[in-house]
Amino acid sequence: MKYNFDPNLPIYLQVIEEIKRDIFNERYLPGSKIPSVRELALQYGVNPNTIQKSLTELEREGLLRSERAVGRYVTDDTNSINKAQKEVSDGVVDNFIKEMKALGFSITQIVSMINERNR
Amino acid sequence: MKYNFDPNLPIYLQVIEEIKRDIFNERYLPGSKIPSVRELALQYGVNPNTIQKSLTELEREGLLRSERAVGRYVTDDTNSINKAQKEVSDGVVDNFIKEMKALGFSITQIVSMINERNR
Amino acid sequence: MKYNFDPNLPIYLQVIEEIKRDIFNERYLPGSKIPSVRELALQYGVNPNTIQKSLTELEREGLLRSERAVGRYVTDDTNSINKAQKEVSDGVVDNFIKEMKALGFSITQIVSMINERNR
Amino acid sequence: MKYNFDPNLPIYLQVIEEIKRDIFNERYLPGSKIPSVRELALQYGVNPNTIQKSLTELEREGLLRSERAVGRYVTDDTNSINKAQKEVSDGVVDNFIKEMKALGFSITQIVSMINERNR
DNA sequence: GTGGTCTAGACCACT
DNA sequence: GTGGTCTAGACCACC
Repeated sequence: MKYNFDPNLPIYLQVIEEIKRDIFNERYLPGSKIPSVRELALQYGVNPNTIQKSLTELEREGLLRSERAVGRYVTDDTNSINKAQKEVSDGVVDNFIKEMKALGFSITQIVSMINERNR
Repeated sequence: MKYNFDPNLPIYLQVIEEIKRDIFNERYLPGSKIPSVRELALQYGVNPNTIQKSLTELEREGLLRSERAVGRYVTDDTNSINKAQKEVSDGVVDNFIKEMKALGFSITQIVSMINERNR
Repeated sequence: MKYNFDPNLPIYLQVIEEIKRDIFNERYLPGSKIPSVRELALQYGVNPNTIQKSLTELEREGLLRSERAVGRYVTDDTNSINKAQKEVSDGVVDNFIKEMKALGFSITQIVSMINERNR
Repeated sequence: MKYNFDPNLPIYLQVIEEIKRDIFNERYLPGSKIPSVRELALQYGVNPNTIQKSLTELEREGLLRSERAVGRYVTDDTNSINKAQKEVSDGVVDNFIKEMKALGFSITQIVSMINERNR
């Protein structure tokens, strides 16, 4: 899996989204330890400082918790994970609908386009 | 109508999308004249050069046509308009589905979320 | 026959070239009368002033001669016509060879390209 | 090497042609780095924005590729280079033949004129 | 240092 | 007044 970052958006934000997806998708399980800053930096091909910034933000949002000199862990509060997931997906859906309406499509048309894509 | 541009994306790209929407939505009708570079610059609160760049791109995409010292017109080839609209909306839908799947949602879940939003 | 003028070049110069071609091609015969300024203006879809400017220049070059209140005539000095034709065509050829050499082609290649075009 | 631009044609177009020639002539080799926007601006005695415009166009034509904060490179796809060269030279040849025919010359005459020039 | 974007302001030819 | 071109100068993120 390669990481091609959109050069128009700050990389640290894109890393945040990536890690959130990993948590929501349970590639990182609740309560489990995530890779070190150095490892993540290698994985993403990004400066460790950038990873640092992303993780700090995720901590602030309550999805991660760090233990000094030990490592970083995904929160075991599945409730806040779900809440965060809902928040993100709601934002994505809202934004999508807004965009499609701006392009002149109705909800019905949008749904049928999505179903078509599924075939 | 105010235009709050996303500071993370080039303004000229956002103007392009805005004008495309205006064409797809038939706020600018096929074959009709669009406002001058200077007017659009005022409307969007942006430098005329920036508008120029956007319009040049739209011209290259075949959605606009310019007549020297006269003005710019929306193409009257509704076929290209529809094609362009399809291209844009397909991109938006694809991207949306990719994002939602990355967040762990199935097509069925996505559709139901959209329908909920409709109420 | 339509006249699509290159918007990047002064129209009067393009009219000059057009009329020169008509003379060299003997569509306007040596010593014959050419259409009036008004007629030419209609033919070319151009302002009479523009035609005026072109004809004055052609007079200066000795290809035309004007008789007050009568009309304009092609010179009957076929010698100067031939000389002018040679001058123009030499310029065209020189320019062409210069361009092609700048593109990395040898004379031999150029000649073969022209012969190919002839088939 | 001085650059005297034809005042009748946009500078950015002339720069495009100039750089194309440099690519076709292998003064800029496939895959190699070309001078920076600022350097080229100095070379040509032109504003960096003008160079930017030219390079953007060349990028869109697939002859150049740009890497953010690194530099611009000639494509290493020699195929596209050859295709572009053919396109340009075909245009030049076509135009030349059209002009010469308009001046009353046959292909045979044209070829002999070119061969004369070679001596 | 690099490419990329943007502003401000100017001039041109054409209508 | 219109589109088009150009300059000068600035700022940004990335390396």
